[in-house]
Amino acid sequence: MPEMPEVAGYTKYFEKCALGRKIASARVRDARIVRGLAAGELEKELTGRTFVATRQHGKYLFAQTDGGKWLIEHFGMNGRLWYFEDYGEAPKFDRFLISFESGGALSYVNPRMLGWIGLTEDPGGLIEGKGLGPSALDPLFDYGEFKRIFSGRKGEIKPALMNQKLVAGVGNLYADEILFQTRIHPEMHIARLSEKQLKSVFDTMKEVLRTAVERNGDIGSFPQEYFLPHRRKSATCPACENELETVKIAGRTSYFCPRCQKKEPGQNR
DNA sequence: CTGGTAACCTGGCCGC
DNA sequence: TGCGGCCAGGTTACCA
Repeated sequence: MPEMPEVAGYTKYFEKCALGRKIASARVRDARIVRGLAAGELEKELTGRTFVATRQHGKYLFAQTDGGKWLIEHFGMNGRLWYFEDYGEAPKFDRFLISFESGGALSYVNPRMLGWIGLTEDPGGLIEGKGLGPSALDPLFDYGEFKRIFSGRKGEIKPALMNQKLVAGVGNLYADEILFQTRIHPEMHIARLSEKQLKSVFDTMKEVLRTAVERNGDIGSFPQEYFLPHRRKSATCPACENELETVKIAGRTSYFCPRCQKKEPGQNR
């Protein structure tokens, strides 16, 4: 599930149910999910601590304890958080469980085991080390910087939009939404985009992600003129009713409208 | 530098 | 009901 809007939702969720609460126990249910340190060390580091702050960068969630260190959570393709008070509500695929002294527990759920958790003293250092680009909705991330990152770059627009080293937070689904709204074919080469189109990609990215965050990533509640509610096999374009097509780009399925989204410059509406 | 591919994992769904 | 095959909203090592 998680692209940037979902992780924004998880961050709020984390704050609501974990911030300011003392950790009674932390249990790693599947050691493969932990990266960079032993599962036992992570458990020990968190037990008895209290969460004091959160931070989000792209698809990463960080949560700081009063010990100073930050818990890292990356959700992969299917990860999510689930808070419960009654053990009867414990979720399936619970990989990491934090129980609070005052009752209740927060589960890091991850069916496919893609994604990971860890610990760092410095989220900024981790972001830099991974070479992540600016977080997509960061207010300081403006068009000037976006243009600097994209102009002069070769290759197709869609893989670039999904490249976390350029911009952190956009994944396969939201890239499709952004390119549909800007009427740009996913295989369009960056070098062939006009300045106006590039600006439009940036503005649309911000607008789409803001809208998605507001609606907690719930695609069903998106405006009907949006692409994602229609993004499925044999569906039709919300703008022109043409049947949608798919193409594999960078190993992922891209949905697009062959009539609204053209590959050649000057053919876009 | 850029992109294609496969691999990492596991579950859900479709068709036979 | 069972099984094979395919797909899945991410990342990353490796190759061309």
